[in-house]
Amino acid sequence: MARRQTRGRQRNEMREIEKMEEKLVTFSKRKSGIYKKASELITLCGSEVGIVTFSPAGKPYSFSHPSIESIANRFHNQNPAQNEGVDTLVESHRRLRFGELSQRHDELVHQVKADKAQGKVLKQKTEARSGEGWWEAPMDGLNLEELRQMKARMEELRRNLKSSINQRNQGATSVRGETSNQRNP
Amino acid sequence: MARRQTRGRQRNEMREIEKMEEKLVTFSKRKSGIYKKASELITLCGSEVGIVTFSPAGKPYSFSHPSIESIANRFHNQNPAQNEGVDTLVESHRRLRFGELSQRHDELVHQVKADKAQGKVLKQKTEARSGEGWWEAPMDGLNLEELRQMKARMEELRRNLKSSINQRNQGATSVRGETSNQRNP
DNA sequence: AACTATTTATAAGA
DNA sequence: TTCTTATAAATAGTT
Repeated sequence: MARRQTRGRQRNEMREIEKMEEKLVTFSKRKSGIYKKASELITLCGSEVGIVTFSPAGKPYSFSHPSIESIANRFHNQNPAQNEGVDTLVESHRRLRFGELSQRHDELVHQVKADKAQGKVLKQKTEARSGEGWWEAPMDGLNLEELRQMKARMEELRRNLKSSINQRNQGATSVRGETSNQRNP
Repeated sequence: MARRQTRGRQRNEMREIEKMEEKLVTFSKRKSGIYKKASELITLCGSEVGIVTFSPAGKPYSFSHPSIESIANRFHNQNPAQNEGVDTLVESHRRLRFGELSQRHDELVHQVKADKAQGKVLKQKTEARSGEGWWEAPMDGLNLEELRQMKARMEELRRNLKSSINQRNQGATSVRGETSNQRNP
């Protein structure tokens, strides 16, 4: 038992990583971390969060809680005086299609999660699809409430199945094809 | 020494917080955390990140690495086939005023950071200004590279001046004046 | 992708 | 809101 398995987490000088490979690994890990944090913020606070990010390789990823409208409605009932402001925000959200896009992506994420949970692992399909353009991905079922509940359940599961969640998150949040092998023969 | 000052961080059932007050506190703390993570991702990986979020009270906050457009352009050159998707993202960014908002906000953030770094601490001014409407704040200099380097330096500083960073981040990242005084002549 | 020694984030408390 | 502190959680370097 004399030999430690790892040196543990090392302190890191906060500056740009040099090797592209390391960069991608770190990006992937940390992106997952941020998505998770965002999920938790959504669950705990009932707030809306949208994230867009580009990997060091230039690949786009996004995450967002669907439907800013639900919270807006709730808000309306409580603070009628501020309807104008909220409406503006909601409308912009719609116009932007940021909502559309990220929502679609989010659906994909959750779909993958669900499938993984069932041991179906349709990850490969997802990967193949991303080669053609990730926004082409289909929107599958699952409405807002179902998603939220699913998310909660996932979080609980996580406590018991420590390792499996990481895998799930990874497969789910990164739209795949992130390798620098942009060219695939 | 019998009496602990706090019970330390408690494990938390991942579900919506009931009391609005607690919700807001948690939202504020965790939003800061996410922004910090995003900053680190940007610094470490050189990637672009944009975040939009609405507090439980319906107030919008945003964070973004300056100019999603620059990376979008780079992206265009490499993957012309995906222009449509990227354009959509960029366009949404703009229309939703996410761009306007967050960019200007980001400028403020960095300005505050810069000033703090010089020991000038114009935080008070900033606060005063924010009372009138933070969007009135001037855009100061500092180009992209300078900002990035500054950020790295800040991270280092942080090790020594543990407490001051939080203050800085807080003051900077929360758009301030989060009261509902949305109207400002 | 899994594993842990550590560093970090944070829930409570003040 | 800000600071502190005990703990829960994220993650860098390995395997």
